[in-house]
Amino acid sequence: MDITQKSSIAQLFGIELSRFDDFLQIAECKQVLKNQLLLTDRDVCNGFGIILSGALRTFTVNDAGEEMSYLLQVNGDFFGDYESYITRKKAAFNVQAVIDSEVLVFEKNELERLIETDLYWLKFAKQMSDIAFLDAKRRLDEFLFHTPEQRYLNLLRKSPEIIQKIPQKYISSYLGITPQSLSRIRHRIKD
Amino acid sequence: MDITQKSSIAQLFGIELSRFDDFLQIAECKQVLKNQLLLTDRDVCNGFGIILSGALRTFTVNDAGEEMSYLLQVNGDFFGDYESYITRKKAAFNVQAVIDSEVLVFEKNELERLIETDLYWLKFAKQMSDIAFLDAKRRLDEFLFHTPEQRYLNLLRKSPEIIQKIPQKYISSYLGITPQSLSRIRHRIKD
DNA sequence: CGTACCATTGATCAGGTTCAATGCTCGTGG
DNA sequence: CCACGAGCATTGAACCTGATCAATGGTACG
Repeated sequence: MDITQKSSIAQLFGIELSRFDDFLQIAECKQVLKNQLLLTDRDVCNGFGIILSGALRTFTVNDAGEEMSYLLQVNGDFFGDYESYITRKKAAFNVQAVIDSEVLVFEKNELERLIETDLYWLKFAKQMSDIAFLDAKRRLDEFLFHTPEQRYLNLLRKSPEIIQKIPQKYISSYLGITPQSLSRIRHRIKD
Repeated sequence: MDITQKSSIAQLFGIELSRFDDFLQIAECKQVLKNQLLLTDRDVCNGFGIILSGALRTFTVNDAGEEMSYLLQVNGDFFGDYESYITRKKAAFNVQAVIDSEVLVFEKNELERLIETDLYWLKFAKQMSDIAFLDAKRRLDEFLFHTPEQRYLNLLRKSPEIIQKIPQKYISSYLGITPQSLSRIRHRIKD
């Protein structure tokens, strides 16, 4: 992990670079292979992670056994089930590597220990929460104010990396539509 | 403001009751009349509030001049544009009293002063963020996993207070549908 | 080479939207 | 005190978009 990556993560969490090594002591770098699960909906989400490279998807399985993408994540995004993390209830989501990926993970109780030694680290926790909020809000805005076609175009514009790395079947449910509709949208906008 | 209300707000924010009077020093109790605005989309959201009684709506005005409800809030809920609050950008929403209401409000810079004197108050800030996240997430889940009819039934079940206090025209856009569709849904489920 | 999985395409269906007309209710002024 | 008007809720008809069911194509991998 190089200094550029370090400082961009420190900045993401509003933490001074000089302090950041304290965090790295409780964090662990992990290589995950394609299809490997990082969290399942049988567990409580006891930790969180940041993607250093690769791509993940966060999904639920409904009663009919169909998978629905909740989030698609690439470089710099962070992952986990934040609701489960704060409420300590069973996770609603599974997180899986879509391609081989590298992630930086930490345990909740380690962060809590850090906070006990110095309340400064509450900043980190608050920033996590702010990011989780902004992610959820932006996604909600997409559903409230845009049609499926606009949502696809926005994704295309804002996260071309996701379109490239992640197969269509995962993208369609992320957009809240069926694979067939996504295929038709793509056909439609080709003109 | 009685002790019951105090302790329920303290609990909501994860703050010890013994500490809570420090917060009340920076907070102010306000009476607002029906239709009065508490925040407009011309301002930055520099403070936040908690509803003690009454009902508010948080809405946007689109290019066509139509109002769209983003949130409907009643007792115990808190209000403001949290994205504007953390980013210090202009608010995207207006907040208006639907009926005469009583609210407890505080200024962002006052809370920041409190945090400077004691990092303990970061807990409060984090809890605000967690609540904002959970609100946005629950709302997003409604759109991802439920039909308009199910969304209405969920609202009916979880917040009958909203249905009672707030007119239908505000509820329909909150559910992401037109007033006509809401009327038809209501007709449909009467059977 | 064959199979399995995914993307595409076609036909039909369902529900929400739109445009328009009618009812209903509450507040205001004559 | 009543009459009127404004705004909201309801209802009807036509339409549109995405869902569903079904079939076909294409491609990667054993």
